[in-house]
Amino acid sequence: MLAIQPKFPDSNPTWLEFPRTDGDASILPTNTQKIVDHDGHVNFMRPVGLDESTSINWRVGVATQLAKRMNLPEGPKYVLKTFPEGYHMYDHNKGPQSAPRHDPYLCGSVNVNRFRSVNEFIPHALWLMQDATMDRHNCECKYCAKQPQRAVTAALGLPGQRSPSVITSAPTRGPRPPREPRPRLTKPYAAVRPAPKPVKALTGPQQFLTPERNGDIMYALAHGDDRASRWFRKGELVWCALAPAIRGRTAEEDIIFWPGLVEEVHLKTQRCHECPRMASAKRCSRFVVCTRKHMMTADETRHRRPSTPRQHLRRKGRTSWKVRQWNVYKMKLLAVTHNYIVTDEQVVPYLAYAPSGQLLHAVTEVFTQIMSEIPIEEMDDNIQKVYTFDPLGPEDDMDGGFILKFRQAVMPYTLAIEIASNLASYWLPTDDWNCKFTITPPPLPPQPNRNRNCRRRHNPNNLNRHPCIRL
DNA sequence: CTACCGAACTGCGATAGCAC
DNA sequence: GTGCTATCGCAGTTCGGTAG
Repeated sequence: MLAIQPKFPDSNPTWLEFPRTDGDASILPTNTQKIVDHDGHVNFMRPVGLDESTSINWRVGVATQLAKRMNLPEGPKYVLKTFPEGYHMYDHNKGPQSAPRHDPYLCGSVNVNRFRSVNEFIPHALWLMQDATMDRHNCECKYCAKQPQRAVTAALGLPGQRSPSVITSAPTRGPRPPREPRPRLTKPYAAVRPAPKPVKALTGPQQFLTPERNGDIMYALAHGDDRASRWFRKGELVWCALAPAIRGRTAEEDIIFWPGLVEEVHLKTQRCHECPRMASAKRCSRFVVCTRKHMMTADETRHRRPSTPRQHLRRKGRTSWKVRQWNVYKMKLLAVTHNYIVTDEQVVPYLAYAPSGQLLHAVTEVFTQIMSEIPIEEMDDNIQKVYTFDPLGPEDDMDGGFILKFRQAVMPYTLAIEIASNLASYWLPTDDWNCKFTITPPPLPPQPNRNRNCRRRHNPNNLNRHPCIRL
């Protein structure tokens, strides 16, 4: 203990001292003189004494949390004796001289420019207290860890609420001037409600579509190749086909689709090779995954030396493989904690499907039955079971196991449909977007008989080949 | 005594400006 | 372009005064 103790309102506090510091007094602010400019404004850093209210708030707030995290015995009132060596607290005064804005800052750290609040400083103080290596990577403060303060506060369980001021020995602000007594209202009284603040308009995306994506779509449309198109966006609400479906009493009561949100989209690419054996036997449109073995010529087969794709291309003059692409969606199934990986064929737009009347009737029936059986006090526990249900989990081996699974599915399915229907009110297929493209007509085959009347057959599939389509 | 009001206080995110 | 700093602004909380 020092011979001269810092002033503190509590009669017998337990002082905490920092065993080390990352402070350096030479970097403290120098604009500490109050200078009033020609507009009557000030802008200076007023040094705050250890016994001022702001300083005491910090010393108590930090020390309390340090004591808790360092497992010090409960009971005593812990207070920082001083800030770390080289640190000092300042009150930034800015604005009109009569009523400047006050921002308290703890300055002096060589690692952090300044701390603006108790919660900002607590993790750094803990690091100074505990980490003898002084390795900054071990510090969890927002500046060293480069995290938002909210994340730090939540991770460390710091007090989120603003604490009221402790007893002040030297208030940073003067006492409030007594208020003017309110004038007595003479009836009748008519109040005018102030106009509500205008609602802030949400800013939408600045770019509807990347040029690359636009180019891909143009190419796919022009070449009639829509297989690689991605039909669903991240975050979009869709129905996922369950494989296998959750069986009900009849086929009409099967739960075939479960609502979900597209969490991730991955483009899968596979090189496919036109199998020479298939091609020679019969012209076949099937392609198989290209392996080195498939790329062997007859000569190579004898000598067992496969050619590289480049050599193969050079020899043949053209590629004998194709690239197949498709999308894989990672779906977040609603109302349950499970994710589900599906391909394009297993996803249906939300507006393209609705559960049948029979299914909804069966679900309602079972739901009502379940709700009547569960005691109210067990409902919270039951909700936990809802989240953990796996729509793709196996049926029970026992007789009628599928009925048991259907029964387990009813509550999460009901919840999922409810969530989906709420989400659907915010659902939008796409932003307004004009799609314009030009199709180069393929060269006409030689006409065997020019005199024959050529009548164009109407093909509804060609409707979307119109050179200007608004999607 | 209680409800209400509004100023003061507090914490922290957002952002402009600057240096590199 | 990126990262840092200084500053601003907003929202939530606290607290003292007043009316009923």
